Amino acid sequence: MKIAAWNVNSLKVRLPQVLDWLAAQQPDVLCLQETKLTDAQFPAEALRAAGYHGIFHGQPTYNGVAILSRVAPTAPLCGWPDGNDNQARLCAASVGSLRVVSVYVPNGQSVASDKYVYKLAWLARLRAFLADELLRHPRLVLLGDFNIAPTDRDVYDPVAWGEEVLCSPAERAALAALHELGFHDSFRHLYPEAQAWSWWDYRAAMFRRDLGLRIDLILVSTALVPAIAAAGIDREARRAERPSDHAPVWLELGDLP
DNA sequence: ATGCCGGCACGTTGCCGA
Repeated sequence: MKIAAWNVNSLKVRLPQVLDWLAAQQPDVLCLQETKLTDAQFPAEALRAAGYHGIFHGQPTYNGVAILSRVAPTAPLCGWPDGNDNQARLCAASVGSLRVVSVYVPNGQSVASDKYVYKLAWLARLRAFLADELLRHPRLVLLGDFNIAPTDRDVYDPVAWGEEVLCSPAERAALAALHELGFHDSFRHLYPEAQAWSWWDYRAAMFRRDLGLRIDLILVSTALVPAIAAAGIDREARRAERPSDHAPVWLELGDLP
């Protein structure tokens, strides 16, 4: 079972790359962030032709999340369950015995901005949602663009970044609160010491210089930890012509009893 | 120096991203 997440920074622009990646990597599930498409614009037919069902939740211009799956997903959730959903950043679905939650956590802009306050409130809301979701779905995968570098090890220059947005103590505490629910960072589980990035700024030749952050994560619930078999980040996708600024992150799960 | 790059929108510049 291979499950992946990719912030594509416009699915309209990146659809050919997504189709190529699906064909080459054959994931069972691919969660997309920043589709920047309305539901009416979502390329469901092209993805279906490639062998994938889709759950999608979008809006004009900004945000937008989706779950692509080889087997038909069930029990879809598009946006927060209470329906109060101004920004399309959350969707979920069941795939086989797994519950998959795809998130595009707000960026926060800077620690002094209203957007940062919104980000922390959004993360608190996510925690409450997940606490409830876990009651019904103990085998839960939570993945996507978290817009948080979990530790200094996930930052190319921790001194320069300091306590700026993506690295601030309050954001990391919000992520730690998810770990307290029983979520585990699958990449870190396999590679406690590794330094690897999932995002490189388009500017200042950051990819060429390999200066980035690891902010795209695949967290698994405690029940799934024994199934963690392999994980990685596909840097090759970031090398493409006209790439997203994020690389796909992926996780291979073995069979569970 | 707060821009660099890139996507988007009733576009020719401003906004947002991270």
